[in-house]
Amino acid sequence: MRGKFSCNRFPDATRSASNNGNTIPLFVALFLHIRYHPTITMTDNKPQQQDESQLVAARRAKMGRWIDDYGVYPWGNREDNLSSLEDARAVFDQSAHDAFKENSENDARPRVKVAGRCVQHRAMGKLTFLVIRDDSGDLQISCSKSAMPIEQFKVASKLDYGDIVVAEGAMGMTNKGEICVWADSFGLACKSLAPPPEKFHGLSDAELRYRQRYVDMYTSDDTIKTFKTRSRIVSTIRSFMHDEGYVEVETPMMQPVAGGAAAKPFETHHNALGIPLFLRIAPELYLKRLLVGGMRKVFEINRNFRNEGVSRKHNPEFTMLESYQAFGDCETMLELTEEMIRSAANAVGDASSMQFGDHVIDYAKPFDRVGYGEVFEQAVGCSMHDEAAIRAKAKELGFGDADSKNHWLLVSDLFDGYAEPMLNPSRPTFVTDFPSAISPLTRPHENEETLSHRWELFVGDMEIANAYTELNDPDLQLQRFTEQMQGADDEVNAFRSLDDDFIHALRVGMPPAGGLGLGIDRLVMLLTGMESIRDVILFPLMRPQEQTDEADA
RNA sequence: GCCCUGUUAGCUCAGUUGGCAGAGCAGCUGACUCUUAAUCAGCGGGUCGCAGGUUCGAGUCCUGCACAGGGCACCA
Repeated sequence: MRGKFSCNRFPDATRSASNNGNTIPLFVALFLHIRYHPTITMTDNKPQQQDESQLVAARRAKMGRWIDDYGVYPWGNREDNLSSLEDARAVFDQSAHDAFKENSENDARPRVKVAGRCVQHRAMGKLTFLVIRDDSGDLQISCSKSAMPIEQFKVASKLDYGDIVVAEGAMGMTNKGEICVWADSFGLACKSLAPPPEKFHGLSDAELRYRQRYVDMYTSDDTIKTFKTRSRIVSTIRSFMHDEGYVEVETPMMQPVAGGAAAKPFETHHNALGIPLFLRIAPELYLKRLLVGGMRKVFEINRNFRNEGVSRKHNPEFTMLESYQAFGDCETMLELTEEMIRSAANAVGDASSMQFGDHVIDYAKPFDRVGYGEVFEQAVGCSMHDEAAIRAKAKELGFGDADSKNHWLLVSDLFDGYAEPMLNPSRPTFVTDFPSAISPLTRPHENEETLSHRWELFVGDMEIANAYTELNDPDLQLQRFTEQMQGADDEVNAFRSLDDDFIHALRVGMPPAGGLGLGIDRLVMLLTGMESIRDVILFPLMRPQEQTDEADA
């Protein structure tokens, strides 16, 4: 099979016939040919092609020459039996290489066929070295003029950065000890017409990296690594949940009532039904209905949408794991969470020491635990139950609404502003026993109704997870929702309406349960050492760029 | 929404007190059979983010706008 792919001008007839039932007629070939020479065909036509960057024009011109002079088809074809660059490197055989060095008649070196994008290119007359890259790594391709057809060598020696190639040959080594493919067959698989970034620094402009992630991915090797790690984390969590007996489900992302959290939703509209819909801010109320229906353990890993600003820790769409276990409680979910994070950390590194910013975080040791009220008192200097002291403190700290705002909302503000930052970022910490007043979906303590069976997990200055013993008393739940709606200001309230059907479901009867929400993006940040959420989301939200050629009416 | 910083060649970046727009990489032409960000010789490449203003003169100073990064606010 060696040397099978190649320099054919166009795909052969059988191949294209199998694709679409047509062979490629001459006029199509001519059409393609014309398109390859915009600078020639449009010389006297000023428009777009003329001001196309010289670099793009140079690439088009080179492609045109290859087509004319060497019969190259610049868009490639199916290739079977390709090795990943990592696998190809692994089959290198030192003894076969040594034997070949001693006597070139004796060539037992393994052969490989590989493909990748050119990221380095060094042509030295009759010898050309280039480095190609795929998602498994880099590999040098060495091309000797004497080892392959002359047209193939000419393409190799004039190759542009960014071109995608297929090469076939023996896995060997250079005199300088670089493991490489000594190609005896070399072909273009896709011409890259866009000028690439600087080959040493790559794309360092953050905006370009996010807007043109496809360039960032092949330019900076950390990018693909990060997203492969993300994939491994998610699949580890998924199989962990499956092993624990949880059933994975998908619930609506478009909801008539956006419930389960207090965030502002995105609004959309269903044309045929003529109804407004909201993108979900949480799947919670649907997942709990499944417990009502009889599922004992469920989870969903998917997107939530919250109409808020962006920051290093926030993207308007983000991925959450939510899970519910019938006959569990918040303690059940705490144990589950700790074990799950530990196994995810171990799947991608050493759980006992994961670097995140300036911190080395140990997920192997039991996580810390501290009561909400306890942290609060340490940070603020008074009990969270002491309303007068809270109001005084809030006033002292310059809160404008210190007199009017609900006591527990003040407590929550003070906690977020002063207590949360006191938590040790390098210690995963469960903050337990949140105030009931700010936990409307949570069961209160039996003997202390101001506290609830709820915890949040903080790591690296971020809230990672949130769990409760679920409130399943329908009358109390209805009361909480009602209070919540009355308490909200007009802006927030505009999006809130009571989910009557959820209350009905609770009346049908939901078993006692523990529930958990875990931010996947933030967990991935922690486990990959990325301090911006945009670096763990493939296509983070960006404002569209202004149109340059604006035709205003 | 607010504050700070940034925006100069395809990319990475310099640009002095306001006085002719610079480098490296990439590109083009040539040399080179063991390179490693190859090297050497030569050549081309600019709406200095956009729009105004001050000035004899603006990449540089001022105002507004756009986008980005960081911070704040929002996010129970």
